[in-house]
Amino acid sequence: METKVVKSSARKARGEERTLLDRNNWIETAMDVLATEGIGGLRVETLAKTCGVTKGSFYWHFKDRQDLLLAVLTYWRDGRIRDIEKQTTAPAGKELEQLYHVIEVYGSTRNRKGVAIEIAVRDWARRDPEAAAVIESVDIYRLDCTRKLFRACGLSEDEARSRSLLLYAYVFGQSLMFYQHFSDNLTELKRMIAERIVAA
Amino acid sequence: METKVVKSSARKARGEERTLLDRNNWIETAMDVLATEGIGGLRVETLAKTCGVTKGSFYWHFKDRQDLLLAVLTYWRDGRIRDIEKQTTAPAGKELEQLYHVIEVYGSTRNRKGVAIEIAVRDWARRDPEAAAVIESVDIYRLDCTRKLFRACGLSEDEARSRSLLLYAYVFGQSLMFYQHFSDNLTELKRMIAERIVAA
DNA sequence: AATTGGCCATACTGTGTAGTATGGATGGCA
DNA sequence: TGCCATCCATACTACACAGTATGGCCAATT
Repeated sequence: METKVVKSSARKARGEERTLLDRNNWIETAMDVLATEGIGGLRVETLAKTCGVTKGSFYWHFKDRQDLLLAVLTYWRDGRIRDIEKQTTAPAGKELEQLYHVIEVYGSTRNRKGVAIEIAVRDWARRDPEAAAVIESVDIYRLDCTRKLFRACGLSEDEARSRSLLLYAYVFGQSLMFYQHFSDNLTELKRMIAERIVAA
Repeated sequence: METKVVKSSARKARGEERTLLDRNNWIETAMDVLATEGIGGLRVETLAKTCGVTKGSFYWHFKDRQDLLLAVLTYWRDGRIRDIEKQTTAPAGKELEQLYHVIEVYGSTRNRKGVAIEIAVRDWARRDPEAAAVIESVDIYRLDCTRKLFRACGLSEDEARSRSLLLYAYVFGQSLMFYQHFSDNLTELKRMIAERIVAA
């Protein structure tokens, strides 16, 4: 999976290296742009500039802009599935702590990029049925994983489902709001909320 | 607040009426576009076409595009403040029902436009500090209104604050997710969630 | 009837962007 | 060494859009 490195005569004179790109390189750069600029900022030429090449390269790897967007979408989906799998697997008896962990992961500031992408992707899906379908599959998977955790904690099927939906709706909605000055002790606030969501 | 009606010779021939627009007409049309297309779809020329005029009219009423956007923002804020005021005022003893009502209003499908605008405005605010400031003022106001309701229900200050944040984060996050096929009885699910948020 | 001010149309410039066509550079391989 | 496939640059077209300049239409006023 290593990227080939090559030198053109012009760049060689300046001592620069020119990395040959594949679809994956493009997609990963696109993910960064998606996080900071949203789907609207994902432009072919600007992305090429970010990659250090021109769009001649882009149209070699992708049929058109839509081709990139769909690739970004499935890349995102695959990464999410893997991450959800990881975040919602708990040894027997540790399911409760795992649920707290899930809330904490999304609420934390160290996951800003991931949260930004979540929002960007959903904004995108409001006007693209293909994106909506992908997101639905991810959300259903997500909800089902935490549902199982709640079940393992002893909750009924309906309770587990409702808590699961509440959990994710909260973490996403919380990242959507501007409440920095609502309380001088937000940490304690969030702790109470998490408890309300997972505790019996 | 009535809009003047005028006839040009060309339109008169076709029997069409030409309504003279003011800033408010532009802003209200812009709100519709914002709900369906998001901030990115709010273009001067397309908006003018929707209004049935050309952009010559637009630049009479607005300095530039940013002028419109800020006007849309304050229009939205004022409307929100009025609506929040209305939705969170309850006669003594009815505070609990009022809280259920707030959740139901945002979760319902009949409020799709309002919810769409909420999301669009927040997507906008991620890249515009002015928008972020306005939204923060609205959110703080919102959170404080429901906080008072929770207080009236007998909750402690911290509890009231955490429930308040949980409530709004849930309703916004819920509108962000795609969970239509997570359960065959979503109504019951939402009822349980609402209970979890407001009940003691 | 003539003038004025409010509202809008038309025509223009400049920029950013998607997509295409084509050729050039590079490295592997016969 | 020469050829070929891969990967990218350059140069173009076409279009959407922001913003400006200017003139025209209409209503009200005098």
